[in-house]
Amino acid sequence: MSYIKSTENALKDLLSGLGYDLEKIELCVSNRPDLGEFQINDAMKLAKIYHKSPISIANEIVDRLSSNSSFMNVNIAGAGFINVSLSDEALISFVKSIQNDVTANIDKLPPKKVIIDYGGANAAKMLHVGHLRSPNIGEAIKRLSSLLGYEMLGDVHLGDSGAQSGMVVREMRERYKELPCFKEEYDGGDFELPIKKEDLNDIYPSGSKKAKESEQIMEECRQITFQIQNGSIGYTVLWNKIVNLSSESIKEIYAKLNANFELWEGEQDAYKYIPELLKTLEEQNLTYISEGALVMDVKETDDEKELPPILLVKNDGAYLYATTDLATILGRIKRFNPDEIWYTADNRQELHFKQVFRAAKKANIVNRNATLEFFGFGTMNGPDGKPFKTRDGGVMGLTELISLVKEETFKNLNTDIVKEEDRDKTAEMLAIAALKYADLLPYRNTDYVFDVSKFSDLDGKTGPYLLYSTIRMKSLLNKAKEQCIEYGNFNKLKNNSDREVILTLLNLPNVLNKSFEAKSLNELAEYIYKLTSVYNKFYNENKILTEKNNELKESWLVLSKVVYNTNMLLLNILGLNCPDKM
RNA sequence: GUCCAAGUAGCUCAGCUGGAUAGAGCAAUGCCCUUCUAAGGCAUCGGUCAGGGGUUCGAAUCCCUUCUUGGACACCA
Repeated sequence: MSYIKSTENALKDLLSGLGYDLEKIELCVSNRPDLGEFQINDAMKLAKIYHKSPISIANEIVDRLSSNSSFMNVNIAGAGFINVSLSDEALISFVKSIQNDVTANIDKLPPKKVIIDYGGANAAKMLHVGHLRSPNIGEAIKRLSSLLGYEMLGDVHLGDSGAQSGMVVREMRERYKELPCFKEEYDGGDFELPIKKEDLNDIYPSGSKKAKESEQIMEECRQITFQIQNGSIGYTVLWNKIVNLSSESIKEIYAKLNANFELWEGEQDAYKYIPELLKTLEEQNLTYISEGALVMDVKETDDEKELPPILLVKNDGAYLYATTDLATILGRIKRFNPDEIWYTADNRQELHFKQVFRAAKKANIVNRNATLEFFGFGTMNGPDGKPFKTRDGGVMGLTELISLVKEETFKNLNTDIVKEEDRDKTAEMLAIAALKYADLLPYRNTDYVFDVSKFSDLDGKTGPYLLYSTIRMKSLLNKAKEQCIEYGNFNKLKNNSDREVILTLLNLPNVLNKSFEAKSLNELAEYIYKLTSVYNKFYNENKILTEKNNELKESWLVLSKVVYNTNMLLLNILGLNCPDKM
C-alpha cells in the first residue's frame, strides 16, 4: 500500500476513535503552500453530517494529530481547513519504502478481467488522422489498468466487413478480372494476390468514388457485400486475402504508435454468432420489420428522452455495425467471460454504443447490471478548428502525420551527441513521443488543436522535453556508476527543492487513481511534467556529483534514481519510448 | 426539429463528485552558463471563468435561461 493511502487510513481510524465515520478521508496536496503541504477538508463534511461546527471538529482532529511525529505545523485556517506538513523523518521513510521498487508507491485495485476495444482500423482503408487517438488512449488506459491490477485484453476489432468490402472487391474485379476467384468454376484454391500493400491506398478510394457516382455500381457493390457476408467462396477468399494484406500495414503503424493488441479480431469473427443472436432476439419478440429492415427497439418505458431503434439487417439482407457489435459481445461473453467490456472510440459513436449496450442488456446477452462502457474522445483539429487536413485540404494519413512531426524533431537533435546512424530512429521516437504526449495531455473528451511546432518543441509540456529530462537523469546515474560512486542510503534532505520532489512523488497514487476513474490520461500526463520539472529545478540548484557532503550526495542519487524509475514507469503507461541519447 | 458535448489569460489547455487568493504551457519582458546534456532553471506581465438569474456559510464547478460553436439522429462504420 502506498504511503499516502496508509496515512489516510490512519486518519480514518483516528476519526472513528473520535466517533466520526466517513467513507474516505483525503489528504490533498495543498493549494495554500504557505499554510501547509497537505490539507484535510473533511471537517466541513463531518460538520454537515454531525451538525457541529467545523472548527470544533477540526480542533478535535488537530489535538490528536499533534502527537503524531509524521506531521508538523498542524494548523486550522478559514472555515475549518486543516493544514499539515510532513516531517523530514516521514519523507525519508517514504523514500526508503520505494527506493528499490517504485511500484510500492501504487495502490492496486481488486482484480477484474476486462476486454477493451480500441483499434478502429478498417481493412483496405488507409489509416488517417482520425485513427490516431483510439490506439493512443485505448492502449494507455489498458496499460494503466493493468498496472493497477486488472487483467486486460485489448481487441483491435478490425473493420473487416461492411460496405467497403463490396467496393474493394468490385474494383479488384474491374482491374484483375482474370483472377481465379472470379471464375465460375473456382473451388477456393489458393492464388497469388496481384497487388502490394501500397496499392490499397488507391483501390478503395477509386472503388468508393465509382460507387458514389453511379447507382448501378453501388448496387453491384451492395450485392458483393451481401455475398461476402453469406459466404460466397470466390469473393470471400479474395476479400480475406486483402484483409490480411491490409492488416500487415495496419499492424506496422500501430506498432510504431506502441499499440499492441492481445486480440487481433474483426467483425468477420463475429459472423458465426449472428444466427444465434438473431434467433435469441426473435425468440424474445424483440425484433420487427420496419421499412424492409429488421430493427429492434431499445427504449425503456421510464426513458425521459427518445432513443431510436437499432437496425440489425438491411432491406437487402446485409448486416450492419450494430449487428456485428452485438454478435461480438455475445462471442466475447462466451469465450472470455470478462467482468467488463470497454470501448474507446470517437465521441460521435456515443449514440450507437448506447443503443448497442441497451440491446445487449435487453436481450440478456449480458446481465442487466453488466458493465459495458463507452469512453469517447474528441477530435484532433487543425488551426481552423476543423479535423486536421493536409495542406491541399485532403485527408492526412497517419504515416504522413508522423513524418510531418519527424521533420520537426529531426531538426532538434543534438548532432554532437547522437551518432549519424542513430539519428533517423531517434527522430522518429521523438516524433511519436511528441504526438502521443500531445494527444494524451488534454482531457479525453475534448477536441484539441494540432500544432506541429508546439508539440515537438523542447520547451514546455511536450514529449521531447520529458524525454530529454529523463535521458539527463539516466546520464547522471551512469556518470555516478562510471565514477564508482556507491549509493543506497537515503537519510538526508537539504532544501526545498529535494523536499518538493519527494512531495510530488507522494502524490503519485492519487494521480493514478484519478486517471483510472476518469479513463483519461490528462492528469497523469500533467503529473509526469510536474515531477520532471520539480526534478529539473532540484537538478539545477544542486550539483549532485560534485557535492562534498557524502551523505547528501548519496541521498540525492537515490532520489534521482527513484524519479528516473518513476518517469520510466509512467512514460511506459503513456506508450512513450525513451532513447538513450537525443 | 430532438438530443449530446463545449465556451476559463493574447494562443493551446487544466481545474467541474461545491471549498481558502482560478492554474499550467506557449508567447512577451527581465535575470542565471569556468558547472552532471543551458535542449535547462528563476522571475515579471497577463482573468467580469460567454451573458443573466437562482440554490448556500461558500459557485468556474450544481439548477434554470439566453447566446455562440462543434457533433449525433435508419439501411456507411
